[in-house]
Amino acid sequence: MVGGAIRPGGRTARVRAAVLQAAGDALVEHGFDGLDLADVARRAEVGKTTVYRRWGTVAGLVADLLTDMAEQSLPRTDTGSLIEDLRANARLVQRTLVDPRQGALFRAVIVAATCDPRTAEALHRFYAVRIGEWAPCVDQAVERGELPSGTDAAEVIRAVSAPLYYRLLVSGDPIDEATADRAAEAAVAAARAGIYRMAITPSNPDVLPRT
Amino acid sequence: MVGGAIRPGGRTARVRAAVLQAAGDALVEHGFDGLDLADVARRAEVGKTTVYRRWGTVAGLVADLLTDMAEQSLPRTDTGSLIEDLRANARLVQRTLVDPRQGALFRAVIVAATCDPRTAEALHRFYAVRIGEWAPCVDQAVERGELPSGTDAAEVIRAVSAPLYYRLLVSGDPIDEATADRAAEAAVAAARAGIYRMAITPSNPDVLPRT
DNA sequence: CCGTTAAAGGAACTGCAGTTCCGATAAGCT
DNA sequence: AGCTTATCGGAACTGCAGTTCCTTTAACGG
Repeated sequence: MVGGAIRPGGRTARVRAAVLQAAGDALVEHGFDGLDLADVARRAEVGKTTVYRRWGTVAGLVADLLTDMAEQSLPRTDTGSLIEDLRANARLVQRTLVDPRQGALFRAVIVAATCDPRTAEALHRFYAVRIGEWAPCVDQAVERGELPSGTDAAEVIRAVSAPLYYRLLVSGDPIDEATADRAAEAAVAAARAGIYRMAITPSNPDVLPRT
Repeated sequence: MVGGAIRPGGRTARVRAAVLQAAGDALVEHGFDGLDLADVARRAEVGKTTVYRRWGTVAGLVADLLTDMAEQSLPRTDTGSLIEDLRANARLVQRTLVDPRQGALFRAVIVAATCDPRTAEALHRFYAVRIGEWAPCVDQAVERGELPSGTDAAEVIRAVSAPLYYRLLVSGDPIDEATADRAAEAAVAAARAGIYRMAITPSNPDVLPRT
């Protein structure tokens, strides 16, 4: 028996790359709601049947685009100072959201996630990975004694990003560098005050009680 | 010459109310992307021509729904304690976002805003009003000496909501009461630390310099 | 009350996103 | 190189969201 195996080789990969590139371009230009798969196919110089067959819906295409974006995320900084690291993270997020192409892409991806469960799943994994990548700088700060023990590292990282995404999606206020710096400083101030300490559980016996 | 005036009376108002109610129901059931204006018309027992004529697009309808929602916002609490007030605010937002109907509505409205400039305008006004409504409790805390002078009240209120919306739209983490309380406590801790003090400007001569 | 006309309603029409069908191309194996 | 078949591509088709056109209803002014 010959064949029967999947074929990730040359053509298939080339088509996927071209389509994802074209999908990004189209998303930036028309937004999530104005996305036409036939238009994406035309840009990618690919048959529209192919796009419909492999990705099916706009949300499905965006979900794949997201897994592609996840693979090329930047490494975190490690300056040895909590505030420096968090400021670097905040400014990275700020620059990403303000960038015309990247910002539009993130908006589109977040919108797509609210319309399709599988895209939502991909989005949440994406952010779980990113948060997990930056969490160590908080843990190191705890070890250095800069923060109270038991501080929830992921929660601190989330606190840095939250004000920026809030402005992008909800309030519409400008997202400048000062906003980013304030977000980082606020997260440090709250963490120092012990706001992000986790509850004492059997699996975390080393956590000290709150004052 | 008789007539020529607009007619906001009986029928028109009744149609608007029925359509907005139906639009809310449909949004909760199918989400923003799955919204069909003909379906809304059927639910409202109104001709679909009417819906298309008066609102035109899904985004336009959502924008009108938003101005309707803005008129029935709850008044803020005033306990005389900053942390109490902010916790009340955070829990109000938390309950709203977790509520199946309200949560879905807010998600849909935010999504619609990313697709249409006029809806975005309406959304930003909506939040500007809400933030302005809660800002006084921060100003009062400044007057009582609980917070440094020059603290940006709106920024503190935004800081309370941001982590909740971040979870709703971006990370997908659960939004429980503990999250709400933490958001309020973090905002207070950062404000106490002077993170939200505004820059000194000619229009704000009373602001003290940062330490 | 009654006339005027703003606004609603019904039904047929249209354009285009999404589907179906089948022939063409090239990846992978021997 | 040659065979098999996964995958791609073109073109015609279909369903339905959104439009058009004209008729009917009921606010508002006198």
